[in-house]
Amino acid sequence: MTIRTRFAPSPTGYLHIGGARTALFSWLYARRHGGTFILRIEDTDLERSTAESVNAILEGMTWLGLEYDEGPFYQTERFDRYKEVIQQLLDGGHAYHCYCTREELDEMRAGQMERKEKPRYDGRCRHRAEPRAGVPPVVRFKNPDEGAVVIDDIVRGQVVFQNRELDDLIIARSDGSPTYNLTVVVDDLDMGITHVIRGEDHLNNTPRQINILQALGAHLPRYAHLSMIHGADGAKLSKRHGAVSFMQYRDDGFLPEALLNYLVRLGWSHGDQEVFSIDEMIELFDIDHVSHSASAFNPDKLLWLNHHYLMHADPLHVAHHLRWHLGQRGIDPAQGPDAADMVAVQRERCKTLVEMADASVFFYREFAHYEEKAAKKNLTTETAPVLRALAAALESLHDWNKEALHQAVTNVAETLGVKLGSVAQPVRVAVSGTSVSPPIDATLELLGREKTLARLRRAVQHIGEGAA
RNA sequence: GUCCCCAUCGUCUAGCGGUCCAGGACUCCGCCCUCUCACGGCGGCAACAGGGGUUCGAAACCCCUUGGGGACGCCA
Repeated sequence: MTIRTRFAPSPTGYLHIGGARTALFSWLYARRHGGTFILRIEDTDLERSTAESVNAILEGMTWLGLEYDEGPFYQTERFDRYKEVIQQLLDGGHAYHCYCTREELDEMRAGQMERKEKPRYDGRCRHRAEPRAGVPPVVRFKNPDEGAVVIDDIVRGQVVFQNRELDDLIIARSDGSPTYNLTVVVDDLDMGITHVIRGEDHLNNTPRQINILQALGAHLPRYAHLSMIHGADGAKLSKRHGAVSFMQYRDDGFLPEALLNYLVRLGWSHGDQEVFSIDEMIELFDIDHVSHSASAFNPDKLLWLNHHYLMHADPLHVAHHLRWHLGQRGIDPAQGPDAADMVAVQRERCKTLVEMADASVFFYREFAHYEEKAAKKNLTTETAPVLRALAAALESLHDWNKEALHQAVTNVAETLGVKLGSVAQPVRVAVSGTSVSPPIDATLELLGREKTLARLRRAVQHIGEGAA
């Protein structure tokens, strides 16, 4: 049997952490078993579904690299099929028209709540065959009243629901449109889904869906309900916890592989291993080791992983992303050091591409001001001779490379009888405008002779002006 | 309120009856390295929710309590 999994988001919001993890696990499960991964957009709620959300989901999936083999399928394009199944259930006596008004239902619920009962439809229209004037009916599924539904969940084990806890859910609205529990069942059936991997919030829907599936005489898929992901504060993950759209992570300077690695470890483990390449995830992923308990989102660990990938990924690959961020700052990456070289010198001190881009701006563009504190300490009448001496040495430097530059800086320090830091730090401030940069030899090498000399002179002049 | 799920360091987790006075990772704190910031290296703080069982033996199995979470829509 070929495994077929699906990710079925509703486009009523953006792709968030929880959704992305569900998608990842479904994708991994399919990939792990040589199966098929399907994307289905559950847009039956016309009121709340938006094209923006659909785009955000598609864009997020692409950015993460979770490619789907089939789809995207849109439920709004399958209404004819749902109507057909609803009629089939009606004909088979598994569903009936309900003429209850919203007011009636509200009243019933209020009474049940008051009696501390579970709010549920009491099935009063099961036997009320005659239509009521002016009340367009909904269609309800006739849920069995006896017995129990036993779910053999792959992550949770056996979960039992008594049928008497369930009620006759609406499968078609009064305007004839199908509802969630019906469309899911029909689609999972028609699309041949073998494994339904989804959030735990759907566990309660599962017995209802199984009952409909059984009324249809269908073969049941396997279910795997993943625990929820909470925000760093332990509360429910919501739009208030930042990252409104998953694409925010791209904008914030994260690499997709870091997100994927973080996500896979949220609720799944393989011994003590923390770092997984995509190939390793696919090779090692198994539902046996999926956690039963909810987990909290930990931004610090994501940052650590992102830094790890910045450090260890192919600089050419990271450079591709860095260029995008430099572009966001109005910089043409072609007008300056090669981005891959920049990655090589910057990556150990940057946790995000945003930090890296910010720290790299001075290589491409003249800075307007010296950082006040740094200039006050390092650009002084005492350091001016140091800067002049280095400028002189560099003007005649034959080979503009790291080794020669290091030697030149060391020589100046020795000649003047000062420590290396007494040369490097003023030079750093002179060329970068700040007190932080890659090692001075690497900085000067990448900056180039022209910019280096110009900035050393500019700094000397700056000191002169301050003294005068 | 009713039903369902869950429960190991602050967080992510290892653990599938003895090798656990509980291991790894993030964070935090020391020390070393050092031209800045970092990287790196070494070390440290920190947990089996509580109570009953089962067993020669329980973090692991069972029950209860407590505490979290989810569901209870003509939303998905």
